[in-house]
Amino acid sequence: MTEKPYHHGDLRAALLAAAEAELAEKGVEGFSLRSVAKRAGVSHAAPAHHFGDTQGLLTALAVEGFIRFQDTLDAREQSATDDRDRAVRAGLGYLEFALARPALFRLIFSSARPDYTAPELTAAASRAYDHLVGLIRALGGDETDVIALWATSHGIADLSAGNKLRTLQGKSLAEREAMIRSVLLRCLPAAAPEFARIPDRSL
Amino acid sequence: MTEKPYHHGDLRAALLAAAEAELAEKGVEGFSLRSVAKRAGVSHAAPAHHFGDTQGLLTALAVEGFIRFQDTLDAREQSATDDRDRAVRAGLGYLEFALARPALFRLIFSSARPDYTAPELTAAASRAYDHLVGLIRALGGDETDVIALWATSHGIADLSAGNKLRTLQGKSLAEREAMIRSVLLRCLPAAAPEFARIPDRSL
DNA sequence: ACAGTAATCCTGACACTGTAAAGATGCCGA
DNA sequence: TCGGCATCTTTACAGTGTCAGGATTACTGT
Repeated sequence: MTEKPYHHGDLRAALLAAAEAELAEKGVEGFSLRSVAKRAGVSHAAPAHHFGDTQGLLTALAVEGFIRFQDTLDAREQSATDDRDRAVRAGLGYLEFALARPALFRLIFSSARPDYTAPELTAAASRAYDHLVGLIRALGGDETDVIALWATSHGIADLSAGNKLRTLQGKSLAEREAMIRSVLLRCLPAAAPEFARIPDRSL
Repeated sequence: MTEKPYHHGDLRAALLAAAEAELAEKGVEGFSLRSVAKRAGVSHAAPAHHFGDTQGLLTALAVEGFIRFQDTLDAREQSATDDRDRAVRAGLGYLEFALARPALFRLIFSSARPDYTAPELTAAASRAYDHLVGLIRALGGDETDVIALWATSHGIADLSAGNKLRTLQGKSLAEREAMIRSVLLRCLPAAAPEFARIPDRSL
C-alpha cells in the first residue's frame, strides 16, 4: 500500500485544491495556512517551499480563480444569439460565478491578501478585462460603456455574493434572470438608430 | 496632570475611534484587536467588556460606518436640482464614500466579520436601503430600477475602492464625474414619455 | 552503478493573535 | 461609610504565520 511517501508527488496542486476548499468553508478572512496544510495531510511548513508564504498561495489561487471566472463567462456566451445577447450573458455568467464560489469571487475582486503586482495575476486579470472590452467593442461602445457593463455586472454579483439583494432571492430563477437581463441591457450602448426606438423588442 | 486614571472615562468611543484608524491602516483582513487596544493605550483585554469579542467591535464599527455612509449620500443629495439629479448624486456619494474610506466600505459591504444578524446593524443597513428605495419611488420606478441603481452604484464604488477601474483614474475629476453621471442615468427609470426621446438634455 | 547535489518535506522555535478566567481598582448608591 | 458592581489588568492557553535547520528522497553526471 502507498504508505504516504515522503515526497508527495504533486503537492502544489494538492495544496491549491485544499486551499480552495479552505477558502470555500472559512472565507478569505478565516483562511488559515496551517489548516490548508492539515487538509493536504502535510506539515504546516510544507506550503512554504511551493508558494513562499500565505500571500503566495492566495495569489496562485487567485490566478486559478480568474481562469475559472473567465471559463464560466465563456460557457454562457457560447449560446449567444448575437453580440448584444453575448454581453448580457457575460453579465449573467459573472453572477453565476459569484453565487457558485462566493469566497473565490471575493478573493479575486475584493481582497487585499493576494499580491496584485504578481505578473501571473495581473496577466489573468487583464485577460478577463480585455475580454470585456472586446464585448463592448463588438457593439460599437466606448470606455463609458465598458464601465457601465462591468460595474453593473460586478455590482449585481458582489451584492448577491453577500446576500444583500434580498429582492432577488425571493423570485424564481426565471424571474431573476429576466430582471437582471433588463438591467444589463440598459448598460449596453444604444442599439443601431433605426431600431433604437422600438420599445422592448431589441431581441 | 491626567496620569492615566484606571478608568478611562469613555473607553467605548475611544476604542471605536482606534478601531477605525486600525481598519484604515491594515484593512479588514489585517485588523487586530490587540493592536486596537494598544492604540487606545489600554490592555489587550479591555475591549472585551465593551464589545465582547472582535466581531462585536467590528459590528459596532459597521453600524457607525453605515451612518457615515448615509451621511455622505445625504450631503450630496442636498444640492440636487430634481429627483433625477438626486438619484445620480446619491450614486456619486456612494463612490465618494468608497474612495474616502475604502476599508470601512469593505467592512460594511464585503466582509463576513461583522455580525449581520445584530439588530442595530440590520437597522442601519435597512435605513440605507429604504432611502434608496425612496429615491427610485420618487421617479416612479419599480424593483428592477432599485436593483439597477444600487448595483451600478455599488459596482463603480467597489471596483474603485479596489483600484480596479484604471480607466477612471487616468481622467480628471470633471471627466470622471461626467462619465459616471452618464452611466448612472442609464440605470434610472425612463423619464416621462414626452421627454424620453430628447437625446441628451433630460437635465 | 554510484556519489553528490538539489529538491522536497519535517521539526522546532519565536512572536503574534483572540479569548477566557481571575484578580485589581475605583465609582456609586444604600 | 461600606458593599456591590462596572471597569480594567494580569495571566494563561491554543492557534496562527514565518523562519532556521535538519531529514529524506529524487535527480544528475560520471
